Amino acid sequence: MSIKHGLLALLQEGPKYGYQLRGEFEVATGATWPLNIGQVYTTLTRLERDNLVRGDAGSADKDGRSMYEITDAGRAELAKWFETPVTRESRPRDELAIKLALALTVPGVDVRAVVQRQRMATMQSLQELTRLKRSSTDGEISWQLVVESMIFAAEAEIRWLDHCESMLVRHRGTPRPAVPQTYEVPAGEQEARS
Amino acid sequence: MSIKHGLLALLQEGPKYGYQLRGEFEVATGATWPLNIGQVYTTLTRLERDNLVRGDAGSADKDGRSMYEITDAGRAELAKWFETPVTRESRPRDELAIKLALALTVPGVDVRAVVQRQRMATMQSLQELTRLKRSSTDGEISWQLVVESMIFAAEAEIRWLDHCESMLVRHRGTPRPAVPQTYEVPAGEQEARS
DNA sequence: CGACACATGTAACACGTTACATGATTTG
DNA sequence: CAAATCATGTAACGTGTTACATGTGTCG
Repeated sequence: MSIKHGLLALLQEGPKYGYQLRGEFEVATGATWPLNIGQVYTTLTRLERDNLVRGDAGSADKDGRSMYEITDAGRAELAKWFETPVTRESRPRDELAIKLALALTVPGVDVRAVVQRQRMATMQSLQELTRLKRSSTDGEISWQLVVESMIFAAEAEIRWLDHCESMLVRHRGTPRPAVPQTYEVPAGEQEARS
Repeated sequence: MSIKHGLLALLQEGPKYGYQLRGEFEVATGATWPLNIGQVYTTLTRLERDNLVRGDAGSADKDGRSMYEITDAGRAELAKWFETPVTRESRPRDELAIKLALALTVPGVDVRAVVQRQRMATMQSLQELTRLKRSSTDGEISWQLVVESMIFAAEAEIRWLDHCESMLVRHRGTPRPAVPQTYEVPAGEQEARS
């Protein structure tokens, strides 16, 4: 849904061709998620199939590049996209949350180690993001906001991981099915638990 | 990748059948993302195709339910999952960030309105999440941590939206650079409404 | 010339998701 | 009995993603 609408948005400025779309998309979003050129074409094909864009309507430009043009239906779809907020439900499942939840649920997983490895990794990418942000004072504003959205998310994730750890400490030995904790399970110690 | 590994994790406790997996998955993650039963079976089929689980190896249980069992390869894959942190790159594109970036990039979009609508929606889901968290003091701990991960994320999102708005104010009036060079811009077609 | 970037596409796959078909069992 | 729930699956679709085929143009 992101790329699809992103391309639509760019096409609202006027007809464009494949590589141009990739270029402008990456300028806008900061190449943070590099966009494979092949995907631009597959997405354009699907948009055309759904009548949201028209390919080669006025035919190719003078250099023979195929131009794509947004349709009225496309404009409507795009307007709807901008009008409708992104909801929790529309988001993909958070893999990290699931991983932690299941690490807590099934026996034989060193949850502390998972949390700590993750915190390490997240802190490192936070550092890289900060460096990235710093190295771009003048650049496009949209660029910068995208990086900052990741920074905010990474910070929140670290806070959450800390919170998880403190919950873990509080939880040690309290209820539930005695996960053999702290270190590697000695082989063959997994009691069947019911 | 989340569901796939989630099911693998549950299967490490021992052979289970479809509905059982859905139930335990939702107990662990809090039914925050309801898991369609059909998806359990499609995922199991694909896991079996990849030799990560074995279906009906010891054949069905006494009540005729088909049991699935994790294989050694599955256990290895699962261990790898728990060992490897979730990286920024492995995450899906953030639709909200893209939306904002493109709202800033293309003309004719009321960015302030987009931000404000989103803040409103996020605040509301934050409220619901808080209520949800409160109404579950005793429940499974993993349950609660998942809800809290969403709360942390929502809070970060609101902070980011505020940040965006203040950036907008600071940026207002600054002419947009950008816009391509390679191609002749078709006579002003972009209507500001939409 | 040969390497490389530009340019357009197609094929195929992974994952998530839903809708449907089918039957057994439970329960009001 | 009828409806609901449990239970297992299949088919098909949407989006994202990569690998490949193919050709043009440019430049050292």
